[in-house]
Amino acid sequence: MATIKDVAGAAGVSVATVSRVLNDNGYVHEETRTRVMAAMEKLNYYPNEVARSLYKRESRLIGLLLPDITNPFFPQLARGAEDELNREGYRLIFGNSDEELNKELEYLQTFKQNHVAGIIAATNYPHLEEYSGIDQPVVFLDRTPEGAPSVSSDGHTGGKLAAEAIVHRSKHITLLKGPAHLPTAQDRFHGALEVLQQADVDFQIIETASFSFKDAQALAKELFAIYPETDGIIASNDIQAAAVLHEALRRGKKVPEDIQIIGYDDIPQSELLFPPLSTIKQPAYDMGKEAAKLLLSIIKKQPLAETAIQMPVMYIRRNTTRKEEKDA
Amino acid sequence: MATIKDVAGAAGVSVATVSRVLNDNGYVHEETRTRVMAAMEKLNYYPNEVARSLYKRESRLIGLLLPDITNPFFPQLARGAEDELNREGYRLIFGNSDEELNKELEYLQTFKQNHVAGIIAATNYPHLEEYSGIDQPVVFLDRTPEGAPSVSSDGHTGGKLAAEAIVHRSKHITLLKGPAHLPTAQDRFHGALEVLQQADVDFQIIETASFSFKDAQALAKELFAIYPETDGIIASNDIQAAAVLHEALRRGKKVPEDIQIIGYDDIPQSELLFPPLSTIKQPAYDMGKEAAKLLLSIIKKQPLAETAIQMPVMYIRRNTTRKEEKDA
DNA sequence: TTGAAAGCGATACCAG
DNA sequence: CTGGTATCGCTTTCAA
Repeated sequence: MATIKDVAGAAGVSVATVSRVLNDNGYVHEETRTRVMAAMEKLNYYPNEVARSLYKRESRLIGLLLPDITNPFFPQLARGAEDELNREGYRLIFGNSDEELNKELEYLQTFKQNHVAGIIAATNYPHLEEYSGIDQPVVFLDRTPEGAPSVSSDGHTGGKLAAEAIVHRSKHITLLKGPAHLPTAQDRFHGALEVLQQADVDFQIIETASFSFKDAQALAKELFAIYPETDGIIASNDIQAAAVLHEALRRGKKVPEDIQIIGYDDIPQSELLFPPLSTIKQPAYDMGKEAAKLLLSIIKKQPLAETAIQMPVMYIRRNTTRKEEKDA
Repeated sequence: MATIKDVAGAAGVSVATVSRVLNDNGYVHEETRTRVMAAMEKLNYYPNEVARSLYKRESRLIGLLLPDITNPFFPQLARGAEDELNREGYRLIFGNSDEELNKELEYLQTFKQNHVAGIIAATNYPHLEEYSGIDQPVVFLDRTPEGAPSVSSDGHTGGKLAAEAIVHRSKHITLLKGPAHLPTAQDRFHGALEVLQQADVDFQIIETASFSFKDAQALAKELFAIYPETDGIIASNDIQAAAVLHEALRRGKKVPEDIQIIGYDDIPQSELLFPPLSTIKQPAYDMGKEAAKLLLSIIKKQPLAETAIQMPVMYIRRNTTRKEEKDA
């Protein structure tokens, strides 16, 4: 692998000059420039990023920490971030935490040791001192610790929208309360709860331990066993909604005639369920993108208008909810 | 950020000694070791990976190139690779190519410039000279160029299994031929074709341009319009199968009574369709894992038993295929 | 058992 | 406009 020295030798100039043409700064005579370029071409030279990063004490890498890329909500966040970051020549060091503290800490450590230019983290532990005592800028995704730069979506409104979507046409509503340790899930929950409490409906709450399909399946069976009269279900994410939908159909219920179901997230697969799932859309791709933009401006030390970005959510009516009649 | 020099200073030794305790090699007196360790502790020191990589001309990073993490098949590959690699302390630089040559080349370039220890690539262009003229070891995933280390699954057998799963109980089979430029899709196709040709059934082939849900939706509509008598469909992946299933149900067909459908891949969402999708499982997570293992042994220059690993596929019977009667 | 010093491959300052 | 050189933080001889 050719180094800057080789190029310098081949072009009959000093490494300083090569560096100048490489970075296009400082003066360099047109003729020597072409000579250097020719040498680079001939030697098939490309600069060693590692050496560069060492000198600059900063790499062109960004750390991206996600709970689990296997959960369909996250790939979109990742793509949004990646696409935006690439435009500025940054690349991703990527890691899944599985929401385990020690994995998260290990990745943070990796990010620091590799002197990433910045970090985007979807974490349950934004208040870790490991985050505050960090040299690199951090943008939190899907979590909004006071004062820190973050991108999230409006879970409270989302929860309300979900409840409103079915509250007028269901009599016995079941509200699935997502994992207690996830603030985002709790925002949705409280939003929905607010609407249900103000409406004149019978409703019950079921606690759910996780977002996984396995757990959701068990939960769905339990749900119908305990509350057979349920005719409206507000799930805390789409996977859960799919499991419930599944179980409802298996029991011969008609959806949305007998029972309405609304999910949350709008993962790509929701459209592909049958019937297509009505849900609350979080703009995942755009959230990733915004997080990247925000991080980029912090890296470039640009003045920021807002540092806690909240993205809007949207009710996507598909076929697991009935068309709402004009409100009385 | 403390450097090795600071530690050396604090411990009253040379950087060489610190380096020795850091890497646990060479002789170092027990007492000085503890002194050094104490200093590291006190200064909250951690080694700079960038400097290390520069000297060693190799980082602890592995390049992972995937077509699109947004496609549910790939996150599992990624996780399999990540989990295995982490066990040895390697991390991932991750990139999506979107099957675009120039994006792929850019990522390859990034991998080289960052002196990754190795590369795992799910690519359509394994024969690029950029791959052969590369210093780092490369393992191809989901593609098997002659002679190069690779991990894939047995698409031909998979295709046969798919066809066999429905051939005896459907009379008018539609075989969806996946994207022509994807060898894996073509393997499946030919496997299935072989079975159909040998069986006494009426069948037709439909070309499909992509694996995307959008395209698959259009294709599904077309399919039923052109071949309304179809009672068995072999899709070239699960997304496609889902779209077809969707359309079948929309048209009031009963699945699997009126029409059998079989997918390919066994993405996590397949189980969550209604009815749950019968499909051919590719062990994606394990494929990622095997690719990582293979790469690791190449990096460590261990002798390899086999360099082109082929993983088995499996028929997963769920509810879009009918139980097969004992063959006559 | 330890330290001094020469790299690793770039960047940037200072002279000329 | 160009070159020499210190520097980034670490690893690894080579001597002592």
